[in-house]
This record gives sequence, structure tokens and C-alpha cells, in this order.
Amino acid sequence: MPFAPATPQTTVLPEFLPGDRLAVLLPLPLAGAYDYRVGEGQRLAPGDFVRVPLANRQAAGVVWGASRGGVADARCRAVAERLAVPPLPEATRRLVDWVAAYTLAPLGAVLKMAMSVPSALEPAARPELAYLAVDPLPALKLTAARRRVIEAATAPLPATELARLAGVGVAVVKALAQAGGLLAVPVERREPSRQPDWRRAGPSLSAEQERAAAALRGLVGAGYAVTLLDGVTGSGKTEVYFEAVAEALAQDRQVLVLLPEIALSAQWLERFEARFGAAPLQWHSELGDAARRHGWRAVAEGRAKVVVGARSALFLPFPQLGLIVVDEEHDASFKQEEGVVYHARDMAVVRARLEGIPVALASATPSLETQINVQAGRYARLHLPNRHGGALLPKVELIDLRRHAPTRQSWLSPPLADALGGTLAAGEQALLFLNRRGYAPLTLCRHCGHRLQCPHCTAWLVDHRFGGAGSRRLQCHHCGHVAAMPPLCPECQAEASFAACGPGVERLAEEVAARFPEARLAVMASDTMPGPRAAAQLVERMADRQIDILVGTQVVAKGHHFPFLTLVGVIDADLGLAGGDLRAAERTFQLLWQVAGRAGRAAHPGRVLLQTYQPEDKVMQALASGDAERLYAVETEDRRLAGMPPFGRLVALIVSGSDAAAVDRVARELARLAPRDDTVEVLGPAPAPLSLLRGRHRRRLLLKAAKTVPVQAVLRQWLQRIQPPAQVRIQVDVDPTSFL
DNA sequence: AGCACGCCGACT
DNA sequence: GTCGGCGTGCTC
Repeated sequence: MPFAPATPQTTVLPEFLPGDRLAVLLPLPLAGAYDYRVGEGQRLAPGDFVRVPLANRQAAGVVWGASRGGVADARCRAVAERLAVPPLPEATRRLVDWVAAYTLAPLGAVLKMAMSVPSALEPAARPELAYLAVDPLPALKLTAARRRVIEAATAPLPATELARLAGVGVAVVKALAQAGGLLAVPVERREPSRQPDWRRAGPSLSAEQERAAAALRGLVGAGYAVTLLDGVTGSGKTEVYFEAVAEALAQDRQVLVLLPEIALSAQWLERFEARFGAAPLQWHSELGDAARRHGWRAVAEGRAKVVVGARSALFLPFPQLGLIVVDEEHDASFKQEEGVVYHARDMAVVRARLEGIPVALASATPSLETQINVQAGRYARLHLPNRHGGALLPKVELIDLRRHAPTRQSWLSPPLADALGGTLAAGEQALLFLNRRGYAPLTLCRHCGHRLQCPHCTAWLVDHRFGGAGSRRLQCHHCGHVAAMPPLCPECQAEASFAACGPGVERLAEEVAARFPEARLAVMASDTMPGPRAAAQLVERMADRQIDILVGTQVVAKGHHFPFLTLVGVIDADLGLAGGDLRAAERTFQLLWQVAGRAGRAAHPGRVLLQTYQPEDKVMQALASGDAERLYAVETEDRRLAGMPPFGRLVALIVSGSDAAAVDRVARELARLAPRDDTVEVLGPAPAPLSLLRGRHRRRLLLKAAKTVPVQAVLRQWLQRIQPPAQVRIQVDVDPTSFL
């Protein structure tokens, strides 16, 4: 876990005057800032956005501070101009510095995340003009075309629309306006959207919720604090942290709510609007350019009061941040694995510390790291042990697949099939969970055993039969490679010899449809829903009881509320346990517990059936008994004994490139140059489990160190001693959470 | 990230 | 004989 050093919050900004040298950081993968001279008539301060000359072009950057020298006067060029945008706030700049130092990412690459909308720095586009006929019409040459334009221009219209209406070219409209026949008026700016209103009455909270809400409210405005909001599914965590949001708004501060991308659901937004009477600003990867530009500026100018977004929202330039909430804090998608490798939950804690504000981490299944921070007294904990409205937690039962084996090419064990039949007969809904997209994860030749593999990755091609296009195809889930099913086995040329092995959600749905032909069935997976709207529609149909059985991957687990769902069946509870991942047990528990929590949220008690080959496993036992504490205690002890995070530190180095031999050379060289002392241990190199990914060969090294070791300094020294050829890349992953 | 510089294949 | 492919290297 990263900890930001305590530092004073206020600094007197030095001003830079013409002729002074200063450092400008550019959003490019450069290790540090470049020196520039302040131009004539300019006054600049740290944080100012500026345009500077760079080689034969110009680039936007941020004044980072005083010059660090070392560049000849002749090479030092002048700042072109200061951009008309509020300066990047000091806390945001320090976050950029901190994240770069912690992750070993180039400083400029981190700045790029805070400058994610280049067009937002440009001066506002001049307002669009609308044209209206001048009345009375001045004397001018009126052609037939012009007359039609005058007749159409009874109300202000944009030029293109007016031209279309009059059946003329835009040139006619423009010329007529020039001649004085049309009056140009700026189009009225889109009405500023309504602001969330904290004065609205909140929902009635239970005594338990009110206690937690009061505690969180009390932290807003009182400095840095980390609080775990730990509440069972359906306990109303969201409503509790909304009260802290209301308090921050009352203090006229901004709020950032981070959610896993997938959980940015219509249902969450509905709840927010119900509480505050207006939508928050949404920030996610599918935003269009105009929305991004508007959003970035609204944050920078302090107009956006509440921002809800996926991890990248953490780097928005809030000038008045008063509260951060990280919902579903245990979720693995907060870890960014590409480019700048960082964990948004951990960096949110850092940001809160740098801003001097509280951060709330919410989850029904908190990560082990966070729980250990609570035990160590670093984080406070607010616990909501009961479901809101008295709903009962579902009963979790294990189905031992060794005793209740499904028949061949079937995935529903007799007890689960019986339960499904009963649920349908009672007119209730069921959810079948299988965390595998497509029809079958593996296709092999019955004659020679050849397996269909991705040409660019160490991965099987997944058979998709009922995908969007309707046609059958093979797909790699790592690189997106798509291929048709070959007519012959590429190895032995046998005809029609392919056999699908194992189930995906599509195949499971096929079986369910065959067994329960009368049931209304839907499949929910990230690839069966082209966007958040499709997901919302499906959730709505489910809530409307237009679906009897929903078959889904992990996208069903996140933030959806299905009031009439009473049965959850987990097809392969063991799926996440294989592979020796440090967090396999914890993650499997979190995912399945979250899936189980979909059942029985309203008046009906729910039932959860887990199909497993290892019912005696500690994870299965924890799920069946609901005793998470014991599982976490065992996991904590295991990690402590092994010196694993958070009791020790890990850094992964991934060496990759298209030339396997070159990659191997660099990986071996790294190992040879590895730091040798008794505080660190270097393991590897070893081929990565995904030893080929997107056409790049990959080798891994792992540095394991005691918690007190300054791993960044160790790594910097280590990496300084090696100069890999350009085609070979060394990626550093501090605190890795994935070991692929 | 851009953008130029620099060495090897298919065209006017 | 040129146009152009993208590998490599630099930008205060």
C-alpha cells in the first residue's frame, strides 16, 4: 500500500517573469520537464497550461516549476503563450509526481492522463450563429434563392439548416447575411444542466445506516481520513455515502465517485438522480469528444460538482475536491495494466491524502489489503451487517459434482436442474452464472487432438455461435483475433472432426433452452450487449419479469438489482481457483459472494446453489457458511508467513518483444544484473503464462522485498544498468495483481 | 506522441 | 532510375 508523505497544503506560488527560465512538463512519455524561457509580456506560475515550441511543432504542457538547468541557453526556447484554462491545481500536480515516482512511469506519461482531452485546452469554439431575416428588409439585390432564404428565416436557424430549408447552398445564406439581409445571432448556449441539489430530502435510513452516514458526514471538511464502508449486498451502502456526498456539496466542494466501469449502471444513476434531482457528470471511456471536452472543462472550472467515473476520472483536475468515494473497492478493474500501471483505489487514497480530504472505500467484500489496513488502524471501518428493509441473505448450498455429476455434454447437475424447475413452476426468476463468454472455450480435433489456438497469443480460440452477427466464429479473448471455423483440421486434414470442449454461456443457454423450452431465456455477457444501453435494457426486462432465466458472465454480478430473482446457480464455482494466483481464493470468494447477493433481495428469500468438485475447499466452505472472516483470517496468515503483500512487496518486470531470442537475452541480462542483497529476492526470468500476447513474446521476473525496502530506488538502479534494444520493452508493474 | 531521417522493394 | 515502407531517434 502506498502512503503519501504528509506535506503542507499551502505554498506560495512563485511567479515567473519574462526572461526567467522554467520547467514545462509535456504530456509525452518523457522522464522529466523541459526548460523554456518566459516570453515577452508573459507572467507564468506553476500549474499554468502553456503552448510551447517542440521541434518543428507546438505542444501544450504545464508549467511544472523552476528550471532544473543543464540545458544550453541556445537550445532553450520561449513559451509561445499561456492557455486560457484554469491552472492545473497543485494537488493534481503532486498526484502526477507521486504516481510517476511510485509506478516508475515517465512523468509526462502520467501528466497525459490528467490532460486526457487536448481539445479542452483550445479556446472555446466560437459560438455557432443562427440567422434571422431582418425586418424591415433593407434594400438589396434579391434573387429567387435569396427570397426563399428570407421566407424561411422567420426564426433564428443555423446556416446549414436554413440553407436546406430554402433549398439553396450555405454560400447563399452567408452572402445574404453579409449583405445585411439576415441578422446573425449566437445560438443560445445549451442550458446549463441542473446541479445536484443536496437540500433535497434523502431517503429514510435505518438506524444502522444513519449512524454510518453521520460518521461519514462528520469527516467531510475535517481533513484526510480513509474509511471502509463495509456492508452486505443490499445494505444500502450507496445511500449512506450519498449523505457524505450531500455534505460535501453543502460545503461547496466537488466529489469524485469511482466505480468499476461495468458498474456505472443505469440503476446507480437513477438512484443518484432520485437523491439529488440531477445527474452527476459521467466520465468513462465511451464518452464522445464533445462530452469529454465539456466534462474536463466543467471539472477544471469547478462547475461539475459530482463526477462519477471509471478509474481514469481520478486524474481529472478538480480545483475544489472535498470527497472521494471508491465503490466496489475490491474490484480488479481498478488496476490499470497497460501504459501507466497503477491501482486507482490506492491512488485515490494518495489523492485524498494530498488533497487533505476524506476517502470512503465501499464494498460488500472488501479486499484483503483494505481489511488489513483497518486492522492496523490506518483505516476506519463502518459496518452495515444487515440488509436494508429486513431482506434475508440467501442460503448458499454446495452441490458436490463428484456425487451429482451432470450427464455427458451437460452442465446442469440434477439438483440444480430440479431447483430450476421448481423456481419456474413457482413463477420466480433464476440466474445461472458462468464466467465464460462464448459457446465453448476450446475446440479440438477428434482425430489428432489438435487444438485451435490464436496465432498471436498463448490462448485457445473461443467458439462463438450466437454472437451479434449471428454467424459462428472463433475468437481470441486476449487480442480480439477473429477467424472462421476451418473446414478441415489444419493438422491432420480430417473433415468435420472438431469437437467443442467445455461450456460457455451460449452453450449453457442452449442446454437450458432444451430442458425448459417454455422458459423465457436471455444471455448477458459483455459481448452480447454492445453498450451500456443494451445492458440497461436487459436489466429492465429482467426487473420487469419478462425473463425467467438469465444466463450470464460476471457482468451480471455488478450493481444490478433483480427484485424477483430467487435462485442463483453457479455452474463452475471452482473456475477462478486454478492457477496459483496470489489472490485466487479472495477473488473467487468476492465474485461468487457478489453473484450470490443477487438472489432474494426483496420479500422472497433467495437460494444459491454452487456446483463444485471441491466442496471441502476453504472458499466453498466460506461461501456456504457465510463466514468470510475465517477465510480472510486464513488468507491473511498465509500472506504474512509467505511475506506476500501487503506484508511484503512485489514488483513484476515483464520483458516483451516480437523477437523471442532478443526478449530472452534481455530477460537473462536483467536477472544477471539483479540486485543482490538479503532484503530483496529476484525470481525468474520465466515465460509468462501468456508467453505470447498480441504477437509479443513475454518473460517475467518478480522482485520480492520486505515491506521496508524502497523498491522504486532499487528498481531505478537496476534498470539503469541495462539498455535494452528498441524492439524489446521492459514493463514495470509495482504491486502486481495479475500474474499473467 | 509526432515527425524527420534513413536505408531497401514495386512502379512511372 | 524514383516513391514509399516503417525502424530509430530526438524534441528544452
